[in-house]
Amino acid sequence: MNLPQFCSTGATIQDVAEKAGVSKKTVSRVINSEDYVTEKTARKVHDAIAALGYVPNVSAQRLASKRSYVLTLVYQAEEPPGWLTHVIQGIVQKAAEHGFEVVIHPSEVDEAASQQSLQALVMRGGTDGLILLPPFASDTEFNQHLFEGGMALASIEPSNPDLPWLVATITNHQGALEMTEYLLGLGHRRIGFILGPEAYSGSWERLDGFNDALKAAGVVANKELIVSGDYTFESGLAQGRVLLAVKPRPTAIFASNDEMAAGVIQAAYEKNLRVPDDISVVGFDDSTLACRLSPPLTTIRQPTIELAAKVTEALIRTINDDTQADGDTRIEMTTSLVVRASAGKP
Amino acid sequence: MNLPQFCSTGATIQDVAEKAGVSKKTVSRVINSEDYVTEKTARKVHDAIAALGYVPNVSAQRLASKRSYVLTLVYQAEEPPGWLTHVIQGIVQKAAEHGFEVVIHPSEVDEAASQQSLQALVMRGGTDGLILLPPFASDTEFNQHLFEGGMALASIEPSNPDLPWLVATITNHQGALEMTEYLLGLGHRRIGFILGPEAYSGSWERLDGFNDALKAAGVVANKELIVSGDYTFESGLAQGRVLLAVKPRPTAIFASNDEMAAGVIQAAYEKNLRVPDDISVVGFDDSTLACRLSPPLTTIRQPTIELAAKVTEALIRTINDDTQADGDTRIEMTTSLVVRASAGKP
DNA sequence: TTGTATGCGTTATCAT
DNA sequence: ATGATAACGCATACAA
Repeated sequence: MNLPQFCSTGATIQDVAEKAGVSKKTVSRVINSEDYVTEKTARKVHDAIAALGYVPNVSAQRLASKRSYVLTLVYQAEEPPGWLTHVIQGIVQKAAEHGFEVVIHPSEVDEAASQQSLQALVMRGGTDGLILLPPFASDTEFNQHLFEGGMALASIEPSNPDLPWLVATITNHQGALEMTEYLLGLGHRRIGFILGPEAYSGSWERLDGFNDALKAAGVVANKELIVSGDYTFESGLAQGRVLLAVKPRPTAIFASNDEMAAGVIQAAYEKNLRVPDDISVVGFDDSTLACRLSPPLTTIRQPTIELAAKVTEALIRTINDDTQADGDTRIEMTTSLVVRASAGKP
Repeated sequence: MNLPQFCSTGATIQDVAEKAGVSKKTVSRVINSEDYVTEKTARKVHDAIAALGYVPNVSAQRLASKRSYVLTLVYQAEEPPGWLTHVIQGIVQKAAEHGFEVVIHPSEVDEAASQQSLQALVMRGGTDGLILLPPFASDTEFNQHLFEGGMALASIEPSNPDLPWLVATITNHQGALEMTEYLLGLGHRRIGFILGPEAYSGSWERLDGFNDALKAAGVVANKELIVSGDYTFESGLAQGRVLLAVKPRPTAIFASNDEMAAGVIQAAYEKNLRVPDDISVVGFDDSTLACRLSPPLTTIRQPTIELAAKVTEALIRTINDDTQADGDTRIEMTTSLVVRASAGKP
């Protein structure tokens, strides 16, 4: 299976140059649409390219230009699939626009092998930029090392947004605030809250938004109604059971992401409680899961695709510019409330 | 940001050769662990590599070897996220084992741009093999063209499994048969069925399995209870509403994938019908969605990760062998029934 | 067992 | 505006 030109004709830039009666460099100029080429010459070259069915060899381009035109996405395999695919969609879309390929790199947090293979990829010049998802998005020694070495980095929703490289986040506080106000507006006063992973600053921002809304409404927060999850369905199920056992039972539960909200709904189902008649349940993210649940989940929409697209564009700009990202290394996208059917009056 | 050796020391094979006092070729031999190298020489080389922090440049390797060490996954963005991420997981796992990177290529079916960018990738020597998901996995002119050109191809669950290249499928017929027998065993006689896309042979295999089980049990299939969906949640919701309106109402609904089953559950919810007390609902795939639904979905498990891993391994073998895939170009994985809580006695 | 010379298909430099 | 020539960093054939 060593047929390099299985579909391409195998013509090289040299062939084109000869056919067009110009030098290789001139062909190269035309390909890369550089300046200083007569229209007439350009036409000759284009004709030759068409006649020969010439396609530039990407490996040669990469070697000569010292760039890979590859962006690598680093994430953990357990990431919620809906969110992940949206991230991928946004990245690939922008990457394609700029002639970049996207390489996928699911890693295991503790497994040295995957970290090592990433390092290998990076060190071998296999990628021009890294897009990091939690938990890899944070301020690790490895990332610092890469950044100082000049690698272009972008973190999406890092555990701590205070990084020297490109960071994309959403308005966690505002989103949680808005959702809580909505619940309050419905008449709820005893609202349970399930926290995300404690290592993520975004988890705390969401909790703060929740608490601030309560405070503004003069509602006393009940410590018993705030429990810790970790963004997984399982933790939502477990903590949902806990919250539903509290007496008197909360009238609403705000799970700080959709996966956990699905868990809460299941916990309610187990207890034969109707959502939203007996208990209101809301989430955060507006993942693909949200509208597939019954009832469809009221949640906070996170513009994931757009966010990913924006970061990618910024990252590519960083890569193309010789200048270090000066100025806007922070991207923040605003969330919005999506009212579906999982929350009602108490 | 043009620092090629941001982390690598920028040492080349030449530097290593000089430091070790050997030729470039010898270093190359050591790197690629070829035969005929004295242990002593190898040690010298390894020392030099370590001292210099040398890492082979991947672009140079690719250019010289005329191979990209890249596998490209072609799929449509709307693919169910759970299934897709599992496919990716399986592919990346095996790819990494063999030193291959995985490039992602979400395409729009009708959009010429994405097809073109794929063709470009392929023609420029940017990939050694293609893994095709529906609807791209089928017998298109483009794929034929690639195959005849010598490109290594693998299709996962193609619409028609009768392809000259590597094909991976699951036991659709057997799975649907088993599920129907389970439903029958529970006592159901009026069972609704929601068909997948009519263009997919897998859809018909599942329907055949369903019908064969009914026939074997001596149950007369009711035409009214068989409706057409397209594997999307929305179609499941729509056809679920249709089936639930049939008089007398079916006691169970077999949606031929989990997404559609989620739609049926929502349709039941809308009508205030309890699952499984009032109506049993089952799916097919055992996607990540299945256990997040309430009640957790009884379904047919499809070993997606293993399937993807197997195809990938076979594909890489095809790429590495100079021989065309002789013999096993077909991989079939067996499904299994997963009993959860969405089906009960009628 | 090791080395030499050459090729891979571009881009980059510096002339002209 | 265009071209000759040298990188780019490794692999490969063939010698030794």
